[in-house]
Amino acid sequence: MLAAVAQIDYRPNRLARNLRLQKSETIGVVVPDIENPHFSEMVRVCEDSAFSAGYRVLLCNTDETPEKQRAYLETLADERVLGAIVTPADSRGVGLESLLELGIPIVAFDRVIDDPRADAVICDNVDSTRRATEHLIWLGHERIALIGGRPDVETGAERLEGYVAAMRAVGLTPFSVNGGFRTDVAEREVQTLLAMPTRPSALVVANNLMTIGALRAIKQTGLRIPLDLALVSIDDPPWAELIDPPLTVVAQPVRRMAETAIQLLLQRIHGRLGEPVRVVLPLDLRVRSSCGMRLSTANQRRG
Amino acid sequence: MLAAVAQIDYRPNRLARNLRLQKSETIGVVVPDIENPHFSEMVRVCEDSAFSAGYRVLLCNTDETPEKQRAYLETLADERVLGAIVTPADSRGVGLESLLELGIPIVAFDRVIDDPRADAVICDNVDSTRRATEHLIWLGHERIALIGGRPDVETGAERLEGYVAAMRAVGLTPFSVNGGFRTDVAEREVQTLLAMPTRPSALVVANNLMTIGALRAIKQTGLRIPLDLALVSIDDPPWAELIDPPLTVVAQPVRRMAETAIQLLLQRIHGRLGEPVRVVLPLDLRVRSSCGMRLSTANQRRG
DNA sequence: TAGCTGTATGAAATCGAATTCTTACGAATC
DNA sequence: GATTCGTAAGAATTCGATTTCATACAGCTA
Repeated sequence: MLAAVAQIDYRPNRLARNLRLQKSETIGVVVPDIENPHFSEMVRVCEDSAFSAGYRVLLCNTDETPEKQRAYLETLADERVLGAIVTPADSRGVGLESLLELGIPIVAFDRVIDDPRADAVICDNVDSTRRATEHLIWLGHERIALIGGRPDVETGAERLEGYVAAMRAVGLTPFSVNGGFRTDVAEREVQTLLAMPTRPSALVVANNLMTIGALRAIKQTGLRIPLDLALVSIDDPPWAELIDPPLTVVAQPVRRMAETAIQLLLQRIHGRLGEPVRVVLPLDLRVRSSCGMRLSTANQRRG
Repeated sequence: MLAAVAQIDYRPNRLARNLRLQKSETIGVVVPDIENPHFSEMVRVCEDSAFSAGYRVLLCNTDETPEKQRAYLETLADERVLGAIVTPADSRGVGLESLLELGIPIVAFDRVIDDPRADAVICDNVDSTRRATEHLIWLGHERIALIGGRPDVETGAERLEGYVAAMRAVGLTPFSVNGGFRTDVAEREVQTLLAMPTRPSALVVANNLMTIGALRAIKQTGLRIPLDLALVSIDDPPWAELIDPPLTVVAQPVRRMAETAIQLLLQRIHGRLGEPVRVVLPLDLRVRSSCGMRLSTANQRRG
């Protein structure tokens, strides 16, 4: 009998199976922007583990808009996915209920979700900009500006917070602009910033997309890094060490974060795991050359 | 009646619908590597159009392996997707039959498929390296090496062909290595290449991933671009103009290619369109600074 | 009013695998 | 030999939207 089945290479109809079981062996991956290397790496890792586990990946790109997020989350609920990994586009987590109500497990990535039922894998965003800023302060900089992300999403708010904390801690006045986590916006903001009479001597840029924008703007002004302007970027894309000078960055362990997230999800799907967990992974300051040497001792603030 | 439906916010069970209709409103996107900016941009465009059309995207990453490709294509067939856009990992298009037999439309992206039923959107790969090589020849280079892709896939073979053609056309001896379209392989190959007694004076690198590898290797040797070594890359990732010197590249119109592909697919799904089409889009040589000035007239080959 | 067309409403069949329910038969026990 | 237990094979039900089929009723004409 089984032999006969094998011979006529019978393929069970997955659509019928899905209906009967009220589930599809699919996991949803919801990200703001798949073109951002941060997320394409994350998606890559998820896809790999999902494939190994015999599942498929439904890719959901929210463009950072709550509407698209809601639409996608409802779709995932309709499709009865086994679970979802989501980087929420808004702080409230619009649309998450649709999944939660059906008992579909969710793992938050990068940004936490305001729901006790969801797991989360994040890194210490406050610490990221704090360390970047402290590094610049240690090098002797005082006019340090932050090119921040959207302050209405957690990552943006926390990175702002870390920067402000580091500045205040040594009595410096924080000055930040909102680059919206976008290349084009950051480019414009940095243009105006560098045109100011007392332009900053150092920039902390809150993600890799905005770093591209900042570098473009800097290139236009003719300022040299690190001679005229120091720069620290959050995120360590592949090209960060190839450009001249190689960028000093605070790297997030994206691969480990993604691996953790997908493993958590798979375990939840299989019913293991009890209380929801929140995993916080450590950041890594990688000093390369975009901040130059320590400024003269006269300007130094602390040793 | 409709009002009542609206009130109790009834959501039809999509799984039942799928079974009855023997289709799921999903399109498959099959790429070798979502981390490659070339493909993440492509996927982004597909996702966008699919979402607008009310469809979902099933992401399939083949890692350039025919086995994974076959597995994914069979999965797509099982899921009864409406259509698929695929960049085949092998020249034969392993697994494509599963979809074709079911009458599911396929659009080939980047590389053509050996089946008269599939549409294709490509650019002239032979021309890409030919133009890159001709540019270097025009600048006076003679020892030009190609860091090629996998010669067993179409893109790789054609880019090799274009390079060889350009070299032969002016009586130069082609010399190419196989970088496998991968960063790490290209890095190793370029390391050994530059350690050779008569190292090349110029490099044509067949995609952006290998360019990263090449740049790393070059950086290690301490050679300066373009003074000691000229470089032209196929592909124009966002960072190409940010590095120092900004890279001279032959850009593929990825966005337009992807838009064309997804529009073709959507039209096929809706039954419009007759004979399969093959769209070939033009390339764009973007001269920046990684090839330097024209060498002295003594070395020039033609004006 | 009988006969016809057309819409409308409700009942029934369909999609195909998974699951539950029946029935049957063999083995074991008394 | 009769009863019981266990397994097994087979039939029937389920999932829920879609589609088909059948019946019914209203409106119209002869």
